[in-house]
Amino acid sequence: MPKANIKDIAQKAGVSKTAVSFAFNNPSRLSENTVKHILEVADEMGYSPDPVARSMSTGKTGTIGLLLPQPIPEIVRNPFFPEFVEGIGEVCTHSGLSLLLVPPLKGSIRRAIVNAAVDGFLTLGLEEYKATMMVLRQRDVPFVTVDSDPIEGVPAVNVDDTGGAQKAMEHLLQMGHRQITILAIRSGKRGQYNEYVGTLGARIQGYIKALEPFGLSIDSRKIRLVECESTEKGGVECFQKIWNTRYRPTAVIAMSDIIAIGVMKAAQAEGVVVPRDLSIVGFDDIPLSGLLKPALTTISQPSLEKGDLAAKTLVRLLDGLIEPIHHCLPTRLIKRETVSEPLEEK
Amino acid sequence: MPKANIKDIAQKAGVSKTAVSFAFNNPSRLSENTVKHILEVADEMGYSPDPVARSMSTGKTGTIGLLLPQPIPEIVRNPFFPEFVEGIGEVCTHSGLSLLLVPPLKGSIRRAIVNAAVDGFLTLGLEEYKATMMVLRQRDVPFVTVDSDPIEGVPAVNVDDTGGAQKAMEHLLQMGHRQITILAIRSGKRGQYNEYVGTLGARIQGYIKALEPFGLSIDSRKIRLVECESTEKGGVECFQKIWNTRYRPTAVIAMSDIIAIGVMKAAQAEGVVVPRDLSIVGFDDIPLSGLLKPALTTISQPSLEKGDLAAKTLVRLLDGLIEPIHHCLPTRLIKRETVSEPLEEK
DNA sequence: TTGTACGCGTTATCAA
DNA sequence: TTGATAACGCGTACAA
Repeated sequence: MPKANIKDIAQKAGVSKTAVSFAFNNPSRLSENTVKHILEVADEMGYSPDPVARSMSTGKTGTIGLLLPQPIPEIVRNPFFPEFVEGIGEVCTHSGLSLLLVPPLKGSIRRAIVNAAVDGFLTLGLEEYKATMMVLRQRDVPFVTVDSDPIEGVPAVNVDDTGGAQKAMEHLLQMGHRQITILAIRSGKRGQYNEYVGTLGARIQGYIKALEPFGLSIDSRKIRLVECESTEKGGVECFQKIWNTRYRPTAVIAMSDIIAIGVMKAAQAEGVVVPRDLSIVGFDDIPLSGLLKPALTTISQPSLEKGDLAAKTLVRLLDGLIEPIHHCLPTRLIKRETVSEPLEEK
Repeated sequence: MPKANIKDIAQKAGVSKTAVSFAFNNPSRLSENTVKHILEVADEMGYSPDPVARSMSTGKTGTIGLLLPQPIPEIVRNPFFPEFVEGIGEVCTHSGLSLLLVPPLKGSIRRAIVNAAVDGFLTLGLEEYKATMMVLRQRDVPFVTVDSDPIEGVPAVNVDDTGGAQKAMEHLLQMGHRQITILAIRSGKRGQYNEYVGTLGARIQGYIKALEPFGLSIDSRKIRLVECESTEKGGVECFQKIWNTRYRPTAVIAMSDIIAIGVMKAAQAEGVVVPRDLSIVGFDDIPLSGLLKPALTTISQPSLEKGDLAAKTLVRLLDGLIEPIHHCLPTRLIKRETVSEPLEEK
């Protein structure tokens, strides 16, 4: 037998569909006895309102979507993802919402967007943000972007990537480093850093800003930019590339901690002493970074607050409130043990 | 203006609703020209089918739910959660599914179940599994349980918790330990270990099995059981409790790595040398455990495979296939550096 | 308390 | 072969 629906209950209980609906959602409009009777019948027949049909009528799903730029497995491997979701989760708890992880569908973010039954979206670090935002607009559902270049009129939550990157680079420069390799997260732009967008672009800007007063630029001979997959393995591979070269750097500045960690491990495996022979600074301050020996000097960003603020903003949007548009959370330099003065000036 | 619906497109394009629907879902039933025309009009008006209405008709949502026993923030703080979700995510990628995180709604798992618009559920470590499964059955949606006591006729994925716990305890016993404190994850059962269910219960069984041949039991004087919040802080607090007691143990066996890590840190802070003064063994083998100094001896469980297998099983269920019911994945002892022989036999 | 219209798209059936 | 008509799924809002 197919599952019971509202009509079945109404019949069995000898009342109307409306009465059954009220018994569940607005009991005060019915007499106590009727409610009790209806709920008994419903329970007996194992009935509860179909969530999809309900959403159809109410126009609400009780769900917010987290739009991901990559498949779920790749995303959850990001060490800062749990904290970010924790922040979102706090808002979900308070507001009684579920969280839908929305990866690209058959490779298409667009398809994913139009298919997701959600009341609103959070987007995370979208690359093709312009096209994607068009689709989101069409979909006519509130959304707030996280880690994307802010767009006029679209609520956004970002961290001060530029400032963080600048602080990291300044720290290296102030310690006396001049031969520095930047390890950028691989982007498909093949090192054309002026084409970087979003988080990458913002960080590059920060590096440039810091270099300027020292009369340096990314195009100087002493500064190099290498693209690197944002994994430990990527870092390991990059170390090989940069160490056996004529312009061996005295310091490496990575766009993510996980890259920095890969570099450090590879260096140590080769007998290179960090920071004496090579200074390293990362970005993100993932939980692991503080536990390493030596502990990683890095830029911390408030992932949890980022998730929390983004979700709060979305919830307010859902409630029809107009929101101050662009939020920017601070980053800060965490000086630990992987940066020292360079061994010798060249 | 409200968003366009299928009727608007049909009118504008001078065709029927049916044609519009076919243009999206079954283009081969229409002439190429018609399809092209309809899609143009749709694009122009920013139309795409409403996912909720679509689910209503098709009876599918394209979403599977992960039913959580606790609010999202608490769950994602679990160090093994990312790996578990990674496993699920792989299946999602292949099958074009989204993943809905379904925490209790206003404190009620039942409410969460009946409200979630999903094609099927994965449940994770449910405590009140009996009541919950009744609700799931009523909801008439396929589901597979993970980390719950297997129930007749319900597909389940588990790991060999009992075997793992047994191996951990045997290792300690074989090394010569006889004064052992078991740090159980707090359960609300206040130490009544015979009432433990699910993962906890299974692990306790393993400890008991290992103790028996040595003529020991949890009720022996030398063996103690202490309940502990499964956080690093919980471990720290427990160390205080167990160290300043008459029956100071020579070894601690924790039901989670994170507890073990807390104990280890607290011990080291007090100048207690691990493993010389105190041996420690954990459970889970979270990524951090291998990186500590000393590295934690523990039981590894295949979290990723667990998620993968559970999701695969659910997908087959969704496809109407009948499944072999109970899966049990192996656990294994990872001998590292936190277990040695006890200093002195008492 | 109830009857009825409604929301939106899909699909079986039917007509050209 | 191409397209239209109409029924359907399920619960909610509103007038009666």
